[in-house]
Amino acid sequence: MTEHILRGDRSASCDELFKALSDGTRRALLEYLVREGEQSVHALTAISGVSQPMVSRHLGKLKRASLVTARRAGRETFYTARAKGLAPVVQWMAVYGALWSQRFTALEDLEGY
Amino acid sequence: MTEHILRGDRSASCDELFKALSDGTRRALLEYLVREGEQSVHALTAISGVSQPMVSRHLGKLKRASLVTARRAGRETFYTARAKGLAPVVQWMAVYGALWSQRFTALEDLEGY
DNA sequence: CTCGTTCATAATCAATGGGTTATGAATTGG
DNA sequence: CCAATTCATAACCCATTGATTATGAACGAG
Repeated sequence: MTEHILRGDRSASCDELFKALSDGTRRALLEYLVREGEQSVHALTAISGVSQPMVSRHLGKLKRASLVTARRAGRETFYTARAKGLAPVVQWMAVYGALWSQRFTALEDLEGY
Repeated sequence: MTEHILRGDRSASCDELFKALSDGTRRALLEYLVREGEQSVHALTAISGVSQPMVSRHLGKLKRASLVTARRAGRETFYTARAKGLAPVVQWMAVYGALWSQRFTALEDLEGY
C-alpha cells in the first residue's frame, strides 16, 4: 500500500475506466461480451436497443479504456472483453475499502498490472 | 418496452455509483474522507482545489450514491465515507470479473441478489 | 462489375455535468 | 445586536456526451 500521491497517473486510467463503466448501455454491451464471448458489431446492435453508430461509438470508448479489443475480419469487426482492463479499478477498490468484506480472489491474478 | 439486453435490478445503483466515481475531484474527496475520516465542507474545500459550492455539489452526489453520510453540527456539516456504499459495484466486479477470468456460467446463482 | 451488408464517421441536437460567482440562511463569537 | 463564518442553492457558462440520421468506405456474394 503506497502513500497517496496527489493525482497520480493511475488516476487518469481510473477516470477513463469509471467513465466507461458509468453508462448502462456500455456496461450492458460489456456484460454481453463477457457472457457470450466475441461478438460482431451487428450482433451487438441487434441486442443493444440503440442504433448501430451508437454501438460503434460505445465500443470505441470501451476500447480506449482498454476494456475490449477489436478484431477485424472482412467487413465485420469482432469485439472481445479484455479482462485485464479492469485492473486499475480493482486496485482502486482494493485500496479504498472495497476489500473489507468481499471476495476478490478471482481477480487477484489481475493485480500484477 | 423491448427488452433487448436483460439488465439486473442493480443496474440503477451501479449507474449512480459508477457515475459518482467517474470524476477525479469526487474520487479525491472520497479518498481523503477514507484516509482522514470525518471532515467538514470547509476542510474539504481547503484541499480540493475547487470552490466551496462545487465541493458541496460533489458531496451531494456522493451522498445520493450512498458513498458518504452527512452530519450537521451547528453551522458545519461533517461528511463521512461509507464503505458499504461500494457494495453494488463490488458485486458487479465480482460477478463480471469472475466470469471474465474463468468462464463458469453460474451467473444465475449470483443474480439471485 | 454490381448490389447488399457491415461498420465507422460526420453533422446535428438536447441534455447533462463540471466549473464559476452571487446570494441567502443558519449559526457562532464579540 | 452585529459581524463573520459555514454551507447550500441559484443563475449562468461552456464542454462533454448520449442519441439520432445521413453518408461513405470496404468487403462478400451474385
